[in-house]
Amino acid sequence: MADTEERPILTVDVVLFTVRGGRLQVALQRRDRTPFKRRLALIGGYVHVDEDVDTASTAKRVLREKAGLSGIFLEQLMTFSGARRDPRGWSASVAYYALVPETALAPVLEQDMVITPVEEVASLPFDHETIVAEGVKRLQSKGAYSSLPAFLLPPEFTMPQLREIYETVMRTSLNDSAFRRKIEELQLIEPVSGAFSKASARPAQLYRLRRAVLQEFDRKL
Amino acid sequence: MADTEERPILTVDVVLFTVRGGRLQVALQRRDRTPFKRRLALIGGYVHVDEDVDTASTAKRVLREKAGLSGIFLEQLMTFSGARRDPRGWSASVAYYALVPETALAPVLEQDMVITPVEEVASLPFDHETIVAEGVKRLQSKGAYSSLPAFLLPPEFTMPQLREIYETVMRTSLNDSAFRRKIEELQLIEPVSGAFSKASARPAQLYRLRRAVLQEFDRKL
DNA sequence: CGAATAGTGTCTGTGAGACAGTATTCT
DNA sequence: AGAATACTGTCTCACAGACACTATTCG
Repeated sequence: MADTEERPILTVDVVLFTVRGGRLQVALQRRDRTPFKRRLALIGGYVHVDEDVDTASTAKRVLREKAGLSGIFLEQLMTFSGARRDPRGWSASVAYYALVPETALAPVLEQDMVITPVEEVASLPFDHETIVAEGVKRLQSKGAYSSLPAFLLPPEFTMPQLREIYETVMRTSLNDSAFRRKIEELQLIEPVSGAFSKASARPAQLYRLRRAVLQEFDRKL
Repeated sequence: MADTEERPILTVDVVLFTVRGGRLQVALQRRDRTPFKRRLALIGGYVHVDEDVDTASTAKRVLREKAGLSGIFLEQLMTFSGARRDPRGWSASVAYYALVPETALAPVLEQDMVITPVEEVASLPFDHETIVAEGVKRLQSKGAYSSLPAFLLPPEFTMPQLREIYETVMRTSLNDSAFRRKIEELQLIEPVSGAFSKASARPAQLYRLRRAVLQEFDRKL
């Protein structure tokens, strides 16, 4: 092969999800460099071979440096690649998705970051719209069979809040008593003894996840 | 950044699955080049930016050139990356998995290719054992909720064959009448009129997939 | 007290597993 | 006829949805 054939560009992009006002939303950021400078796009960046041990590290670094976030749920989505997706040349982007509770996102919201409902995401550069769409698909299909949606909530939450976040992610309404029954049987959460939320008419028991990692189950919620 | 920092290496590796003798097996190939020359490893290769439009094309090309296979089921698994996984330097490998019926694999089996039961895969170079393990995990979890296992069968197959392939992939035994009922309700397959397999005591109706693409469902088989 | 939301108890229908029983072919 | 495998019918149990009912707080 000719020496003129360069290696492809390798980047990482993160679809950062949150739920606000009962709607699933994505964080977008104005690009600070060319190409597509000043356009809204996914949070992302180049892999730095000298400081990132793998692409997950790149994703964490980018979330920290560009969004001021750390310690949030992060998982690989898939890789998007091609000769045409980036004007700079043949490129591959390893996409990740991250979940953050609105309460944790609000303090770090800077002027260059925008939170948009997933249905309203439009005119993103590269193939970022495809990446968002795939992220939403993954979130929905995995959400029904795992504790994934719980990572969109603060560490302590009520049953109705948990049900609502599942409803938002899965785009359905869930039967309340059946939901409680299933959550109970799965032993996903534990009550925080003596802690109640007074956000609504009747105080609600606060719960927390029993395990901080993603739990998958074989029944649908 | 110093000019000495090169771009990462980008490769594609394919976990090629088949079922033979009631066991899930993986195709491995002796490497024809350094590093790990002559060692058994996954079928893979560099992304060729001048001829591959994306990494899926790379996977198809590699399957064609190195295994003589085309037109088989292929799907992206995930990307494995890191500074240490390849002695040549920081690298990322976009892994795919492919499914091929034993009948289609047999004719192209060359001397440098080996079919090994997944439980016996050992001492592979790079992180190829991890990749195989992830492929198996994906096959199992996706197999229970989709027509995926059917792509391990030839185009025409009997009900018992279909059940057996699901049992092999899912590592369980399935209730025969319940399986037929569910398959019937899902309208996944259609009988080939007048075609029967005479491989067993009583001839069995031959079926084919109604759609050539992967179907996902929300019930477990 | 009534509104609002949290939480519980019970009925019913659906669907899956179990398994008996029938069908078809071969030796 | 009997073995072997394909295929069907039916019973029962578990689970999920529906929904009525109770509990707790606030205005």
